[in-house]
Amino acid sequence: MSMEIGLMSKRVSFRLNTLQPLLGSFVVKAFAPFDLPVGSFTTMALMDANPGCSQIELARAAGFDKSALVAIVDKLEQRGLATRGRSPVDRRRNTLSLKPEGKKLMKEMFEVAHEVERPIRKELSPGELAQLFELLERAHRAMAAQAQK
Amino acid sequence: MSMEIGLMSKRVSFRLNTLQPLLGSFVVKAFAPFDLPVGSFTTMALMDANPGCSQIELARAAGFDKSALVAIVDKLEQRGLATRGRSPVDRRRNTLSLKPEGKKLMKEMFEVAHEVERPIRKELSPGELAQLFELLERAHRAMAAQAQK
DNA sequence: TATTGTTATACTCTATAACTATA
DNA sequence: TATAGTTATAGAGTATAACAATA
Repeated sequence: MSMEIGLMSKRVSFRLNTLQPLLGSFVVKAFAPFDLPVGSFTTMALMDANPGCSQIELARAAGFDKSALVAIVDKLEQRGLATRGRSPVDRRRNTLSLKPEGKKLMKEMFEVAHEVERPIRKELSPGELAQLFELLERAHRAMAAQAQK
Repeated sequence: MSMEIGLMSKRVSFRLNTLQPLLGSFVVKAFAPFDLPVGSFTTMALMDANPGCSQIELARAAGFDKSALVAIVDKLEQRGLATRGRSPVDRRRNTLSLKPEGKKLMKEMFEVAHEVERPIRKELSPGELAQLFELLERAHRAMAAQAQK
């Protein structure tokens, strides 16, 4: 039986709920050889883009809880990929930064993630993909603004 | 600190990983008064669009495991919203269908879901929203085809 | 031998609350 | 009194494997 999706075709969350776990399962498999906790790649990429940021800032940007970030940063430190310093101006805050080894590994993981998304890149033109990023980003900003109310 | 997302701006799964849980948390809260298992709305909508389909077909279309569907259909039957019949041509298969009460409730839930996504509709024009649906659907098809290899 | 629905179970993820140290 | 980081734990969600009925 060929299935129809009916009313769900007009619900953003339906598409997200089906595509996200599907894509996520591919990513998890592809990242398995790196032997790092889920979220490590995102964490490293955000550290790289925001050197010196705090854990709570990074957790918010990545969309997971501050408590979930602890084990990730622990592991990255153990593996010599990142460092956790203390902010001199506010000694409660850690200052996160990515070591050169971390940057190198992060870039390797980026290539792997890129490869996982290849079927999407084959289906969508560069312009369409850029459009998808833009629309998702604006949708996210709109919902995030709602969350703060 | 205003956070940058760096390389993640070029990763589809990053946007999905942040937007999906955010939107999902709003949906779960909004659906709480209905007191139905998560996935019930999707299940009812797919039953409505595919009367007589089997559980395994519905589970695949919805993106969750066949075992997860059992409790959902149990609850929908108990509440008098849906029926589980036996296929006369293949007695292993259940034939699912939505009762009028289920259709009515599903439409109510649709309105609630619609309301949850209002900030997105405010941010994106109808044309942009249609574009987003189309791009997500094509991305999903591309990844689903990959999964079967 | 394979598939559908079912059950039980294990596992992961996330959420929450409590604690410390700092502000 | 509030915030950043940490820890422990409970709850939810998901995945897996095994089983009965049927093909």
